[in-house]
Amino acid sequence: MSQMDPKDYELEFFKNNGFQRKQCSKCRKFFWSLGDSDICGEAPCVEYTFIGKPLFKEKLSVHEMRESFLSFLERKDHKRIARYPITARWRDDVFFTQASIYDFQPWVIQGVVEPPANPLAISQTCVRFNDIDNVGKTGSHLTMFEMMAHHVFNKKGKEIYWKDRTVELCHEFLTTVHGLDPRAVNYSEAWWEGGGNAGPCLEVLIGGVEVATLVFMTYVLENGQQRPMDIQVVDTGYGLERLTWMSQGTPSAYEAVFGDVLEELKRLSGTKVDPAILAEYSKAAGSMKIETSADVRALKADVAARIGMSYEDFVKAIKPYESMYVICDHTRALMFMLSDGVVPSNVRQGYFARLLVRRSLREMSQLGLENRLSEVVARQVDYFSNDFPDLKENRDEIIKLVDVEQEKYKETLTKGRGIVQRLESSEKKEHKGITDEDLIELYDSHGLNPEVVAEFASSKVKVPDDFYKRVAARHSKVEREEVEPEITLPAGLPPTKLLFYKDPSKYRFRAKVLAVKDDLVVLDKTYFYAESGGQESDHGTMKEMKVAHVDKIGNVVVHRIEGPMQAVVGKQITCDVEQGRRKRLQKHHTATHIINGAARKVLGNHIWQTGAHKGVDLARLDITHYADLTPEELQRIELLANETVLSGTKVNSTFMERTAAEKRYGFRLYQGGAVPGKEIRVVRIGDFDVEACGGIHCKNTFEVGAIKILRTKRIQDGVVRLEFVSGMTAVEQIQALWTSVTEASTSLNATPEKINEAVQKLIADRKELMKEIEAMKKGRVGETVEDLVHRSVQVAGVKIVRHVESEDMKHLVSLAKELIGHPKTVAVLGSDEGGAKMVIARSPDLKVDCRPLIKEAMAMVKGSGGGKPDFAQGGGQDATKLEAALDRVVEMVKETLEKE
RNA sequence: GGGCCGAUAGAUCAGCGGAAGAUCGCCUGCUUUGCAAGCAGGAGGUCAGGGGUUCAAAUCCCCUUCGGUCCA
Repeated sequence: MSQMDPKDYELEFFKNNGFQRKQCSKCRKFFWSLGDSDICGEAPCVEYTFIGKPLFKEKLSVHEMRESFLSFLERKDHKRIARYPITARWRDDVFFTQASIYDFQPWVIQGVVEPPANPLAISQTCVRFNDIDNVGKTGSHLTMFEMMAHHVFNKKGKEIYWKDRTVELCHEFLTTVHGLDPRAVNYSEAWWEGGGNAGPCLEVLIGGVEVATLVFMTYVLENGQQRPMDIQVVDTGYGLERLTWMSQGTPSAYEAVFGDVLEELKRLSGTKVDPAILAEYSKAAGSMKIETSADVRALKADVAARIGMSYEDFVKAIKPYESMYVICDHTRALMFMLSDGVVPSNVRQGYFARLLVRRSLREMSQLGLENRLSEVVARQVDYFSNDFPDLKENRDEIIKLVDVEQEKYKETLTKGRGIVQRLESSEKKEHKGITDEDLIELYDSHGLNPEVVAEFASSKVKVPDDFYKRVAARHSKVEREEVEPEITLPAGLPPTKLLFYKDPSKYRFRAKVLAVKDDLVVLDKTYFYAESGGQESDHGTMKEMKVAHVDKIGNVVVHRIEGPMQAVVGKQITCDVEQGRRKRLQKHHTATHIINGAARKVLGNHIWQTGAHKGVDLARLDITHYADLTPEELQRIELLANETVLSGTKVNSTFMERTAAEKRYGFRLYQGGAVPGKEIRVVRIGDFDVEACGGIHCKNTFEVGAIKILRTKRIQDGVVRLEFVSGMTAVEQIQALWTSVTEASTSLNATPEKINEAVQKLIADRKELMKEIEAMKKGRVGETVEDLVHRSVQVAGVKIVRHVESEDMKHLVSLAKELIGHPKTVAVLGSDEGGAKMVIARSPDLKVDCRPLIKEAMAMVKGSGGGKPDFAQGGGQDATKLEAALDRVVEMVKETLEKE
C-alpha cells in the first residue's frame, strides 16, 4: 500500500462536516468518522450489529432499495441507464460482467468512445463464481448480485465531480434517504487496483459490513509504473443485497433478498427446522466474517457445541436451509444469464450456466424436489420481472433452457450410474471397491462428484480430504501466452474520417496521406471499410499500389499495401475501392442479419449471435441454441430468410443516440457484441431484425438476391454454426452443386430426383455381392478340405495336411479351422501371397504345441509368429523359403508324434 | 482456450495384438384362448475416418472428425 498518500483522503467534505480521521485499534487502517469508536467498523474488527435491529428507518425489498437509489441519483442530476447484459459480450478478456465499471471498459475509460451518459446511475447485474462454494453457508455470499453505482467520467476541462461530491452523495443517500445515524458510518482509506487502473478509494462501512466502495480511478498501470489517466473516473459500487439486508436486519442476506422465492421453496419442500437451532446458527453465521470452507466448519462446530448437539446432527438439521439458499442464489443468477443469451454448454460462459443448473439440481434432490427446477426459476422470473421486463419477455425461453439442461444432467447421471456399477463389478475381483483415483476420474471425466458416486455405489465410498485439490492438480499446466505483435503508430494521429457511412456507394476518392509506417498507410479520410464486426476489409488500389487489407487501430484506419510503397506523407492521392468484393461482402453482411432474425423467429428468443464472419465466398453465423438443427428447422429458416429478401424491405442504417436506441430496441441490439458509445449505428431491417452494427449493408433486402444455407454444424454444446452464401455466390454454389448431382445421376443412369434411390440400391447390391463372394469362398474351402484330408500323410495315426496356395490369411485360417474339425489332424498351411504366410493348427484331441513350430518356421522366412497351442499363425518376407519352412514343420510334427 | 475420458450390432456395453462378442431390442417358427413370458432358429458390424508400427491391429502409436466431462 505504498501508493497510499494520506492527502488523497483529506476531503473538504470530511473537514466541513466535522469528520475525524482515526486509526483502527485492531487492523490499523485509517478511517473517517463522526462517531466515537476507534474501530474501523468492518468484520472481523467488529461483529455485525444490525441483525435483528435494522439500521435504516424502513425495511425495503431489493426492488424498493434499487429504486430508492436510482431515483435519488436522478434527483441529483444523474441519468439512469439500463443494466448491461450479464455476459460481457463487448469484451474478450472476461466472460461475465462482474462490476458496473465493466460496462465502460475498456473504450469509455480509455476515452475512445463517449459514455452513454455523464454522470450516470445504474444497477448492474453481476456474477462472480470465485466463492461459489460458500454460497448458502455463510449467510452473505452470492454468485449473483446487483452493483448499484454512480459513475462520472471527468475529462480535462470538463470535470463534473470528484471525491467530495461522491462522498456527499453517498452520505446523503445513507443518512437522509434511509435515516442512518450519521455516526454509524465509517469511510475507511484504501487503495484499489483492477483492469490495469488504480486509485485511492473509500470503503463505506456500516454495522460491520462494507456496503459500498467509492473508487477514484486515477492511474493507468503500465509495466509496474503509474501514469495519470486521461479521464478520471468515479467508480462507485453499492451492494444492493447488503443494503437490503441491512434495512431488514434478517439473520442472513438470503432471507432479505429472496423473499417470495424462498417462501415458495419452504412451502414446496415442507422444510421444518427447529426455529431455535436456525436462529442460533443464523445469528452466529451473520455475525462472523466467513471466507473459507474451514471457517464454515469451525462455525458449525462452534454453534453445535453451544446448543448441545453433535456436529453431525447439527449439520443434518440445517442442511435443508443451506440447500434452499443455494437454490435461490443459483436460480437467480441462472435466470439473468439465460435471459441475456447464455445457453448452457460445456465451454465458456455456458459452462457456468451448466454448473449452476447441476448444483441447483443436486440441492433440489436433497429437498426431495426432483425435476422441478424450472418451477423455481419461473418463480424468480415473476419476482424480478417488474423491474426487468426482459425477463418476462424471455420467460418461456428461460424455462425451456432449464428443462433441456435438466434432461442433459439426467443423461449424465444415467450414464454415470452404469459406469460406477461396471467399475465396481470389474474391480470386485480384486476386492478394492472404488479407489481415490476412480473418484477423481469419475468427477473429472464423467461429471460425477463424490456424493453422487457414493449414492450410486453399492460399496462404501470414502472421499479423500484433498479431493478437489487433487482434481485441481490434474489441471495444473503452464499457461502459454501468445503475444500478438502490436502495431505502434506515430503518436498524435487524428481519428480517420469514416466516409463509407456517408456514402457506401462511393468507390473512388482522393485523400491526404497522414502517415506511412512500414507497409501501412494512414489517410485523413477513407472509403475503405476496415475489417470489423466479422466483415472482411475492402481491397482496392491507391495510385498504383495494391491495398491488401484494411484495419482499424483505435480510431485510426490503416491500409496495408502489398508491393512497393509509393505513398508520400502530405500528398493527396487517388484511391479506388474494389467494387465487386465490397458488393459481395455487403450482401453477405445483410444476409447474416436476415439469417439471424430468421433463426430467432424460428427457434426462439434465446438465439443470439455468438460469432460471425462475412467473407467474399462464404458467410457464417454462430448462434446460441441447445440442440442440433433439424432439417425442417433449417428449411424454415432458409425459407423465411428468402421471403424476407424477396419482400424488398428497406435496410435502415442510422446513427442513434445510444440510450434512445436501447430504449426503443432493447439490448437485443448487441448481437455482435455491445458497441459502447454515445451514438451507435443501428441497422434495422423493417421489423425483422435490428442490430447495432458498424458494417456496410445493402439498402434493400432484395439486393441480397438469394440466400442458400450450405451446411450447419454444432461447434460446441450450445452453439450452432450456419454457413451460407448469398447473391451471385449463392447462384454459383447452386450451380456447382447441381453439376455434381447431374454428373452423379448420369453415372448412375438415374434422374437427379431419384439419385438417392439409385445410390441406396447400389449399396444394397454391393452388400449382397460381398456376401455371395464370402459364401462361395467358404464353399470352396469345404470342397478342398475333403480332398486335402484324403491326401494327407499319416504318422502314428495322425493326419498331417501340408498344403500351399496363393490366398490371403483369412482363407488359410478358415481352411485350417475346417481341417482340424477332423479328429487327429494337424494342418500345416502356407501361402506366398504378399510374402510368406503360414498357419499351423491341430485338432483338440492332440497335444502338439504349435507355437514353437511356427516360431522356428517363420525364422526361416525372416518373420515371426505366434498364437495359441492349438492354433498358430505367422508370416515373413521371404516367400522363396516357404516350401522349406513347411517341410521343416512337417518334419518336426512327425518327430514329436513319433516320440509319443 | 486448456486438461482428461470416450467412439465396436438399432440401444447399452465387453473384448484391448492372433478368424468380431454379450445383454436388451428386431425378425421367423413353436408354445398360449389372448397378453406378458418361455423355447428354437435368424437377420443385423467399412470395430468413427486417415496414416504408421507388426508376420498379424477393433486392440499399440500419430493425425483428423465427432461426443462427454472438468477447469479457466
